[in-house]
Parts: sequence; C-alpha cells; structure tokens
Amino acid sequence: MRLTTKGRFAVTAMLDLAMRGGKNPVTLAGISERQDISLSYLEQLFSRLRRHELVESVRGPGGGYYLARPLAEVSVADIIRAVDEPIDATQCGGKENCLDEHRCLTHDLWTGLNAHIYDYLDNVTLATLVAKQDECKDKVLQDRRTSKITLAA
Amino acid sequence: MRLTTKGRFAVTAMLDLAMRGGKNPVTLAGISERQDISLSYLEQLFSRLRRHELVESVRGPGGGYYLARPLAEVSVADIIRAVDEPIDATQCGGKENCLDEHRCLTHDLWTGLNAHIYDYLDNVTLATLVAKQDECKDKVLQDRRTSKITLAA
DNA sequence: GGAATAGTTGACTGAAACGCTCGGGAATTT
DNA sequence: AAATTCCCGAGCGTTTCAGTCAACTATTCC
Repeated sequence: MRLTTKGRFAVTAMLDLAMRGGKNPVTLAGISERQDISLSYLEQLFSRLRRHELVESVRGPGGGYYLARPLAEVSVADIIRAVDEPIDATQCGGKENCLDEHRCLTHDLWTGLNAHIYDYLDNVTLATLVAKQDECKDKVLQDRRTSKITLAA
Repeated sequence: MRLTTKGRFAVTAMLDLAMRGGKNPVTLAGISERQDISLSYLEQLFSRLRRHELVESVRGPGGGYYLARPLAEVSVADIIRAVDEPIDATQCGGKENCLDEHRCLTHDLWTGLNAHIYDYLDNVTLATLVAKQDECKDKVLQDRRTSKITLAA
C-alpha cells in the first residue's frame, strides 16, 4: 500500500462524481474545474478507474462518467488500489521462502500493517464520505448564518 | 501522511534495534547486514530518528544506537513521522479559509482519513511488534520441528 | 454529412522523491 | 596512534508524480 497525493486526487474526484452523479454523467472537465485538478491528469486517473471497473464512460456530447457501482460499494481502498498499484515492500518478493527470522520480520510486519490499513479503508465508502460531506456543508451554512465570520478585507 | 518503503525500512530497522537492544548499543553495520539495508541509507534514516529523539547514539568502538524510550512508547506512527515528513494534500495549505464546499471537500476528507490511519498506527508500538515477532519465530521453529519442509535442493 | 462534444490513448517532460554511494569528518576506545 | 563508530553533506541514477500535448474514436445535434 502506498499513500500519495495521487490516491487523494482520485478519491476527491470520485467523491465529486458521487455527489453530482444522478441520472446524468459527469464530465472530467467539470471535475477538473471544481476540484482544481488538471484535466489530462484526471484522464489518466480515470483510465485506470475504468479498467478497474469503478466507473463507466459515455462518449459524445452529454457524455461523461458514471459510477459503476452503488455508493456504498466503492471503498476508498478500491480507489487507491486502482490508481496506485501496490509495490511489495518485502524483500523476498512475496515468496514464502522466508523461514529466516530476519526475513520473516520484514515480511510479516508489513503484510500485517497493510492488512489493517486496508481493513480500515475498505470500510470507508463513498457513501460514508458523502454523508460526512453533507454534515460539513451544513456546518458551513450554519456558521454563515450565525455570522462568526470572516473575510475581513 | 505518506506511506513508502522508506518508512518501512525505518520501522524494520527500529524493530531490529528493539529486538537486539539490551544493555549494549546496536551498530548500524549490524542492522545493515541483518536487514539488508544500505549502511549509508541507514545513517540518513537514523539521523532523522535521532533528531526526533527516538534513538540515542554512542560513538566510538562498542558504540551504536539505543532506543531513547521504552518499547511501548515508540509507535509506528512516530517512526514514520520522523523519516517521512508529511506533505499537506489540502490545496489551501492547511489554512482555515475553505468555506467553499469544494475546498472543504478535499480538506475534511483527508484530514479525517489521515487522523484515522494515524490513530491506528499510533497504537501499534514496537512492543506490539516484538510480541508478534516472537510468535512468528515460535511458529517457524514449530514448523521446522514438524518437518513440513523444505529446501529440497 | 459535418461540426461539436467528450472520452481514449500514447508519448513526452520537468521536478521531486527515493534509494543509494562516496568522501570526509568528529568522538571515543584500546 | 589506530581502530571503530557515528555524523554529515554532496552527488547520482532511477522512478514516480503531476502534468502537457497531440492525435484519435464514438456519439449527438444540426
């Protein structure tokens, strides 16, 4: 498991898709503008997302991307797995020939940690995030209402 | 939070230190040999670990490194924080001026995920890992005893 | 049919990070 | 003095990141 801004971009984009995605497909151009991510970079990311069957595409005018599955069935881990293909940090390349205690050390340690991180990220779905996002939006609106704020200049 | 092989190397090295560290300091040369990590690279990693006060050094013959704290007080997150200094994935650079829903989206999402991952890794200490490692060693020995094995050539 | 839209693909690029080497230190022990 | 070990900085080849550019195909609308 790797964790870089690449994965973050992908999740952000997917979340944008999740929040706009009703009947109509969402264009990359729109996501690019709203989330301030380069269009061409998005194309690369979505190319991988499509190959991993997380999204479906519609070409031509009025086209764009759909989520290929219900919100609750797309986890953050899925997305990260799709764009950040994993490297094996074990020295023996995932083979089972590490009877030596030192090898076993590196090996077991990271497969274990990986498993736990995935375990967590597997249980955070787009549905979860959308729900949180709505909370956040409400909070912002509320803050505005109580006029705690802002933009002094 | 970033998660790369760099952090893994550091944790592996610290675990080696944890398992050998009694009264005597442990040399980087030893860790290098046992864990098959470049000595110079280890020096760089330990330079950061020392600056973050996770280890203490003793120079001269018979010198090496000690853990600066008890096993149970060094978490995997500490180690990763020490060697992999974090990048902020938020576009506004951690500022609080993201009232806009789009900014809030990226922002809240990743700070939340980060927090959870750290939360997990903060609770995995060297003590935890050493315990697991001992289990593993026992299992290997047991496998050898029951002669399931191995090394056919 | 032709134009416009929008995805699809591939090649390429500058900058950064990774993983590592090398060389020269400075402290400490024998 | 010599050996050992940590300490530090400069540099280097490779990979990945993040992004650009250009050419393409499929679809819709006129």
